[in-house]
Amino acid sequence: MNIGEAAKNSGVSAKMIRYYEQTGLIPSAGRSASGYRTYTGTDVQMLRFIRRARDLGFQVEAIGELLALWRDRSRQSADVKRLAQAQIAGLRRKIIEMESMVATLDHLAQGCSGDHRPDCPILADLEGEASLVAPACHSGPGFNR
Amino acid sequence: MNIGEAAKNSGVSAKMIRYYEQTGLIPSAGRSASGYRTYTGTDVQMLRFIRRARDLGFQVEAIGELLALWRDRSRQSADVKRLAQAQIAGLRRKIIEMESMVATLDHLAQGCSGDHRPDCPILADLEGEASLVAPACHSGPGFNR
DNA sequence: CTTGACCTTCCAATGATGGGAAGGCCTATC
DNA sequence: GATAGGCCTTCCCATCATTGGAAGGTCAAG
Repeated sequence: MNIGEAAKNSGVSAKMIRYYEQTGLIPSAGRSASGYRTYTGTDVQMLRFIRRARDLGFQVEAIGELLALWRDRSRQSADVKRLAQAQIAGLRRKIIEMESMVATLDHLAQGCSGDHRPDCPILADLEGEASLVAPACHSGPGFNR
Repeated sequence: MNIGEAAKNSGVSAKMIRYYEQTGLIPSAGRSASGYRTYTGTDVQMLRFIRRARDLGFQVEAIGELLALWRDRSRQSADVKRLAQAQIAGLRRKIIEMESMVATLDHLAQGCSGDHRPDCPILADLEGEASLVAPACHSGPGFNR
């Protein structure tokens, strides 16, 4: 099948298939007499593998390692698990980071009247009121820092 | 002060300061007789504003809007709040996406023996076993392919 | 034979950032 | 005054994954 059909069947765009070939993530596809790339069912399976891995947030470099393990019949599942766990750890790290942003923003937004008046604790905070993530909402005369 | 000192005082790299100027996020800095950019305390405050906004995950485009509101003394805090809430919503969306990835990966990794044997539910899933988040671990007649 | 859908390669842009080269400026020390 | 080295300038390139487009070749149907 041609690249367009392979794209449709795998969920990977033709552009990306060519890119993956160019960067060596996948081997060069066969070519028809007229120069068209040709793909087999196995090729499509590999592309689907890539797409699923991408959907799980793996970077292309990690996908290369996953593909190598996939092809290696004498692989050790421990190696696969390690990659998965590294991915989990990376995702969790980013999630925590973003949750902290959300907490800060939410706190600031709640303090913002959100009306026609110009006064706004969000801008005040960005301006450098110091407090990064006010520890708690103890109303007291506290003052962070 | 020169760009290096402004960078140190604001936490924004000199490279990025030039970039922000070039893209119009910040106005062109003054220049010394010899062509060096010069910065005032107000400029540094603006740079710090940008850095804090970046730390909260705002994209540069949104920071431009925040800066405009910051400078507009007749702004309405509702506009600022809207931007903050859009940012919160975007972050939450990404968090949910990543949490779903973590859930899938965690489930798969837990089903993986992680030893010297090659059999691995993670690879099996990527290969296209269909189940996105397999409901349960019915041991099944193993063997992939 | 023409049309339109497909394929090819090549180049460029995205967003935010870093790296580096080539050259000019500034200041301190000799 | 000369020199060193630290700062500044501009310009170009790279990242990462992806998309877009242009220019041109191929294929299948009408």
